[in-house]
Amino acid sequence: MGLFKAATFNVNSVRSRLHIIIPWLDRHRPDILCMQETKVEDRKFPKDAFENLGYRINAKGNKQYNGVAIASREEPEEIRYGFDDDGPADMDRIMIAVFKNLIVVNCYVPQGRDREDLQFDYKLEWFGRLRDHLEANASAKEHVLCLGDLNVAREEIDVHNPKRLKGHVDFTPEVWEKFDEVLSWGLSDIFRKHRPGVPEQYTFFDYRVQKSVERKLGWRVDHILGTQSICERSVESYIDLAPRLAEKPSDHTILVAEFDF
DNA sequence: ATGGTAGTAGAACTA
Repeated sequence: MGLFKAATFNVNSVRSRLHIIIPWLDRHRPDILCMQETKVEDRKFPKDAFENLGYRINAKGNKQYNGVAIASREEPEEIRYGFDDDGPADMDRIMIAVFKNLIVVNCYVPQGRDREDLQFDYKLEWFGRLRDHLEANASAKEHVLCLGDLNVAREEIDVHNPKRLKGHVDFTPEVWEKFDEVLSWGLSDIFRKHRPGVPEQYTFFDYRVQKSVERKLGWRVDHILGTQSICERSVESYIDLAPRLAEKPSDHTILVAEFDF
């Protein structure tokens, strides 16, 4: 199979980000690009721009919020949107793409708003549902990538000011506990395998903070997690800050992992 | 300090 490159990007509207996404794809040629917060109805998804570069698009979204999509060079054998438990399906937050030798789980985890908000409880439940969904749709013995905007920074080095930010919905023990339950299904953080202990490696920078990238005022909340068999085959993982430094950026940037199968 | 910005909207909500 050779070198395989996977990327994840919370685009914050795919239509408003084409000027960044399309040139990036053309230059980096990942095998898959998982997107979150596409903020577009399926019939209005700008598929042509991707197809012109030789990518297939599978996507589910709606007008204003959420939305997930996978651009891939190979057409997946199967696509499954949403959960199939008793809760809300959240088809615009989670999708699974089954490839020949790989299962890709693209997630946009609920942010949670505030620890006092019902949305925060929903977020905590969501991690449990994700774990059940992994269990039902994959085996930890397979090549599985679970990636996306997971809305959790797991370690102190994953946020710029851990003392002040502790208690934020993306950086708080209740979330860490639930996130760890997902990891314990059989996933590990592929980025950290390649950058152990390295601080100031962020994938999200708030629009409201001036010069946030230059001042390193970010968060590492986007992740590429993998099962043991695929982690063993990962050869590199990095955060590309260029998309966040471009004109009209998303507030997130692109995380990449490379594998040698 | 309780802002600050951006997207989708075409007012307020989400992040």
